[in-house]
Amino acid sequence: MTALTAREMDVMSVLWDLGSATVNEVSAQLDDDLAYTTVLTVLRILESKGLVGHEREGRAHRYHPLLARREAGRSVLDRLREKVYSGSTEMLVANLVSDERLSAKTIRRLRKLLDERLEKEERG
Amino acid sequence: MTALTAREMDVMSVLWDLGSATVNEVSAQLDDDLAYTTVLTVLRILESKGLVGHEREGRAHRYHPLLARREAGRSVLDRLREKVYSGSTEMLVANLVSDERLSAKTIRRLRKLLDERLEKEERG
DNA sequence: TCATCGCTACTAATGATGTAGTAGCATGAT
DNA sequence: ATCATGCTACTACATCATTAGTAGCGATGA
Repeated sequence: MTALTAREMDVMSVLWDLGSATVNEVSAQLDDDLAYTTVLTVLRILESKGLVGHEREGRAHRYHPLLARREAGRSVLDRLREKVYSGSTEMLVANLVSDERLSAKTIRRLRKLLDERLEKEERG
Repeated sequence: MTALTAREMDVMSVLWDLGSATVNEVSAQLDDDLAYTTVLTVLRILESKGLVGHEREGRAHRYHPLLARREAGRSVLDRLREKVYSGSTEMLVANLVSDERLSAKTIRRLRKLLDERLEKEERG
């Protein structure tokens, strides 16, 4: 179970984007202006959950994600599909593409993605 | 802001599926075996957030969702795309379709969805 | 009418989350 | 070697989430 809270997700997001980061680097990237110790506390909680790790770097600690984007995304999507869309991937995607202000270009790329997946399906 | 907690989402899920429900009906649908009062409390919280409403039905109360699936899904997807997929819908969909055990049929339907959306885009 | 039973209203406790302060250690500069 | 400064460790506290108990009201059946 990988249920991230809102703030935890904010922090993970920074780590995913940067690859790894010190407390100050995370702080700088966050939208809200939190105290250093606050960010540190969140990182500690994430570490206690086994979702990030850290190693010394000079006098600071450098944190890095142990949970991949994929995994995090998957767990949220699974739950979303199950609870909100009654288990239907189609309803989910329908909602995604109909609500969004997606450019034609993006839609074409999404379609290409599906085509590739379809080929793989037919071969394998 | 429509941030549903895990349990709140469980309950909303039942309401979406049933259309409306009494406390006992919700209880019966939930996977976990919670006390009647626990379910009632969650419904109250949801009501205080303006996400469900209720009317009398005999001696019981019948609750119904005021927040639509669409809205709820949208808010989760927005946040997911933003925080986990760095704002990329493509990465999100890629993750969605690659991880899932989707049938060829489903993939074709999803593609059709995109085609329709594309037509709408071109027409205006 | 009176008792019973189901349902709600109120109350509560516990644990997690979110935010931050203070003290103290280590490192780099002088 | 000493001092300043930056980081962490420890502590704290308010709020929210989650779960549930008890009391009381109202309807229904005897």
